[in-house]
Amino acid sequence: MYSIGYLSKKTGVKVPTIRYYEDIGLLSSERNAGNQRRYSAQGLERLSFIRHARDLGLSLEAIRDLLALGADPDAPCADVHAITRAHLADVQARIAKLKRLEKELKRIEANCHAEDVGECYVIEALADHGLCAGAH
Amino acid sequence: MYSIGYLSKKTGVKVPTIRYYEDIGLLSSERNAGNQRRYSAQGLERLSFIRHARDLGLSLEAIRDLLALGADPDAPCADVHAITRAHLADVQARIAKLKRLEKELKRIEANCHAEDVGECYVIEALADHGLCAGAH
DNA sequence: CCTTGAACCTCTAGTGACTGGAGCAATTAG
DNA sequence: CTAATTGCTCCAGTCACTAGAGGTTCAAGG
Repeated sequence: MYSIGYLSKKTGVKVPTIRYYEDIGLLSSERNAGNQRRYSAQGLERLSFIRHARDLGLSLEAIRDLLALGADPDAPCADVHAITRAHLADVQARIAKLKRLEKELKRIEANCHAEDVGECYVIEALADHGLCAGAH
Repeated sequence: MYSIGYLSKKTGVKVPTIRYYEDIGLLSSERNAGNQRRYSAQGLERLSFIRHARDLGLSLEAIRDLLALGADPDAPCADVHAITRAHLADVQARIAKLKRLEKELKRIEANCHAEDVGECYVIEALADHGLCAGAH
């Protein structure tokens, strides 16, 4: 049985975060005589799963669903893919949006050749959406 | 003088959000006899500025700084650019990270040819970081 | 002038995913 | 046995809103 600090070291998830995962029902633990959390190898595995899925940007809600699916070997694999594919679409949409922002920020930056705020194109552009090149 | 609802319609910022901006000191307003908010043309302009900067992804903290700079025509334009350039760098970093995620998610998806969760590669990959292609 | 309905007011609490601190209790190493 | 470390619970804060309850004011029509 592992302590919460050991799990933290092994997975890179901070101790308060592990407690938080327990609070919201993602992770469970036993307690020893002194009321301290003790985890099995399965607990460590489960936390690693959560950590990795978080690193990939999945929401805790999505992870909750994945964990439920993972617990049932006969569940259709397609259900898992539905979750990850939806996430992928979301990631792609965010990339697209950020790229538009990047372009617009660069354009605004490049248009300013002033010395002080009085003539700064950045300030003007922010005040007036009409000066924008593309939609955002 | 404009009402809060009018400002909301003109800028696309929701009424509670405008009140929130006032709470945190980004925007101020006068009050009429019945204690309702009344805005000048400057107020409308200021809110448009905030709205546009938010659309470009700037934080309210950054916007607060930009507004302070914008109020002083003799302030160095470079200070404005420092803020927007920092934001641009942040946007670019986020794009890079999301692209790594996109790649990894696609790879994991493509590697699974199973029917049910028992053999699903997605579940395996999430449980074991060692199966990952790149770092994330 | 009166009524109705829309718009407004304040205040509180909730979102997601944590993070940090206070003030204790338990464990572990020497 | 003692000191240092680790653990416990509970509460509050982050960011940028959003929603709801319960009440007030305003503008238009009759």
